[in-house]
Amino acid sequence: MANTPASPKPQPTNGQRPTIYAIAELTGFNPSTVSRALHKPGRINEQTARVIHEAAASLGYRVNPLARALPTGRSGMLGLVVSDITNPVFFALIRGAEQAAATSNRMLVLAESQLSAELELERVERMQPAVDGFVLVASRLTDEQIADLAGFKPLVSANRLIPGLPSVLPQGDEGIDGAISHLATLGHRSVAFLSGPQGSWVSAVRWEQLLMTTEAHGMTAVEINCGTEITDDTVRRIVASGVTAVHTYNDLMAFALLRACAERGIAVPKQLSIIGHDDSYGSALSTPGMSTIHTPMLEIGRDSVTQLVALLDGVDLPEPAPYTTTFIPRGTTGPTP
Amino acid sequence: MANTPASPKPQPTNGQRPTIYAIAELTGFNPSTVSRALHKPGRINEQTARVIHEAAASLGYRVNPLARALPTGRSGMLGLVVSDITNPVFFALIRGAEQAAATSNRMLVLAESQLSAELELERVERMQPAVDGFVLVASRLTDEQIADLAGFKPLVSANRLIPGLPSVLPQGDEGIDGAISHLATLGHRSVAFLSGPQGSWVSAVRWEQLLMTTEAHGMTAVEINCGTEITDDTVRRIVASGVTAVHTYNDLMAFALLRACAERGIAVPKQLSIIGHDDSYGSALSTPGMSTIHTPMLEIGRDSVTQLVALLDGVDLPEPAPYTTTFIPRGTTGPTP
DNA sequence: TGAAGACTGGCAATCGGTTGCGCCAGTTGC
DNA sequence: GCAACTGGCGCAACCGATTGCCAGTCTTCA
Repeated sequence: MANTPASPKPQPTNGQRPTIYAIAELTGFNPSTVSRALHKPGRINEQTARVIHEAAASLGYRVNPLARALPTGRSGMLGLVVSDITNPVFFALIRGAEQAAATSNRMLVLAESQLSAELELERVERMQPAVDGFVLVASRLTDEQIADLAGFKPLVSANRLIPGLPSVLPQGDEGIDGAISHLATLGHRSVAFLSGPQGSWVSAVRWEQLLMTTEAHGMTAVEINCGTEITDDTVRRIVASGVTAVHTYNDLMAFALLRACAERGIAVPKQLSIIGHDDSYGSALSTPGMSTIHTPMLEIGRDSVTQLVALLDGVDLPEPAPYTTTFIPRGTTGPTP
Repeated sequence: MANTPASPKPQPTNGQRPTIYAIAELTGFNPSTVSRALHKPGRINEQTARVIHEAAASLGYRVNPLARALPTGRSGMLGLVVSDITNPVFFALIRGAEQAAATSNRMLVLAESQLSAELELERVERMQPAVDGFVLVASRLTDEQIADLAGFKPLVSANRLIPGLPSVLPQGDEGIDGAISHLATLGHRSVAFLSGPQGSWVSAVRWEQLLMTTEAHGMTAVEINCGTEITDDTVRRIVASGVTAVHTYNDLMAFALLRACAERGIAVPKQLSIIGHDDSYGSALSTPGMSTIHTPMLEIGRDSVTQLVALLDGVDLPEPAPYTTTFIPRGTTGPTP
């Protein structure tokens, strides 16, 4: 695009949005009447309301959510705090959340905690007075910290179970079950779990599930903690463990492992089978395609916000369908060597 | 995760954040003094300020951005409107924008226009009173509509050039130049351009660049308009055109084309070379790896917000380094049949 | 005919900060 | 010893909407 560069001109911030006072002046009614005509259907005489609506339209009036927020305590904004925007897992979640927010006519405020509990708390506290409630995705905070926060504003936890708080997360072990059965069928007897970041609740849960499932299948399982980085040492430990299959905390790590194997001449799936987690964007595109456990992130994002809105509106929501995970076999799993 | 389901409890919305009035009462100073002590360094006696700061800390005070926004007209929120959150191109951009927003201590309000100009206008107008300014990414609106919007609040356009407005977008044709040179070296003499959505500014620019570059290389070029969908008809038209290489509007379409070719037994790159655009997330993962033109989306997202903030703060920013695109050869380009 | 309601619409307080202006005390200058 | 100045802080208006309360008018029903 061979075009002119960015041009930071002084820019005209002149135009001012009209207020209800402008409409009041124009129509001769009191601002309170204008407010009611615009937002309390039936409260004001039909004809008066029409006049006011027309004036509002002609002036291009938009209600100022900030001004409204002061007396009502409702800003119409919802906070969404994710730990890491880079991670493609969250793309679907964010999209679902945005959809639900738009549906309920609210705005979505996005914040990233960059995988740090401290930063997460800071970001949440900062946005707290501005939003009506929020969704914490895979929070790094302690249960107590979260409970404290929930005392101020409604809060929904996505992808993590917080006792006593609405939590939207995958249930059941269909996914891991499918994965392990699949491995068993292919002759595997031993699996390693590459665990995720230190202190990750989800990682702990996934390891626990893997442990239980492998036990049920009479397979052995080891946890290898590499803190999301795939280093020489990680590969060495995998090889040393003698496992024939690796299940990773998420797809990102599975991709990294796939690459590391390619670099070191380890054939996948001939010599080692790899199973990722989440079926996040791109997992069908790799070579070979990533066998992974699908997690319905879009639905989780959508329903987290829907739950939050229901909470705010005092509406009772039907119990949402459980979010089941499913194993999706692709190219990174094969028979044992 | 075999755990208890979501539990929509009545949730305690009791706790209230303290206000400057609480601090005023606690310390015996006037609220105005508290306000100044907290936000006008030097304006208040040092010792008084310390007392107030301590009281604020002990009470867990957080300034309410909404209340502050009313008299000052500054909410500390920045709007980001993208056309399609699904599109991986924007992942990097959103991330960059969030980073820059966090750096300048502001919050990011995210909205999706779902590829509709009408919806885009609606979303922008709704969020306008709440934000200090915004970034429109690859806007579908007309130049006039955008100019109108810019009259109310500062606005930065990302990935689209709007005359008279700060626009952050890739410049130069290094990318397309590299791609065409690459094709020429491989013996290609004809290229098709699979154009993007109707009315897309970016698509038009990319086609124009392709045209100019192929002319310079003495190659032929045709535009095939398929409206982002790759159908039987699309493939038929590509084959009928007799081209040996296809450049697509973006990577998403390139992936779709790759898949369509695989389904129809067209070998890539043996029979047809494909070049995507943007080097968006996942383009290195496909089979074969996608040859594409890298666009520095993270930097564009980051700098769009930085520009906006500079505009708001009245700061003069040094001209940012141009955002050059680069051709990245991977597996989907090869010698002519 | 009169009283009790329904309808309408205005008044004014309120939300939580910000800020122009002015007062008071203490300091400085001559 | 008095005027001028300055630093520190309080007073009160203001941002734009919402809403409880009240008053006036019109219905309705006994």
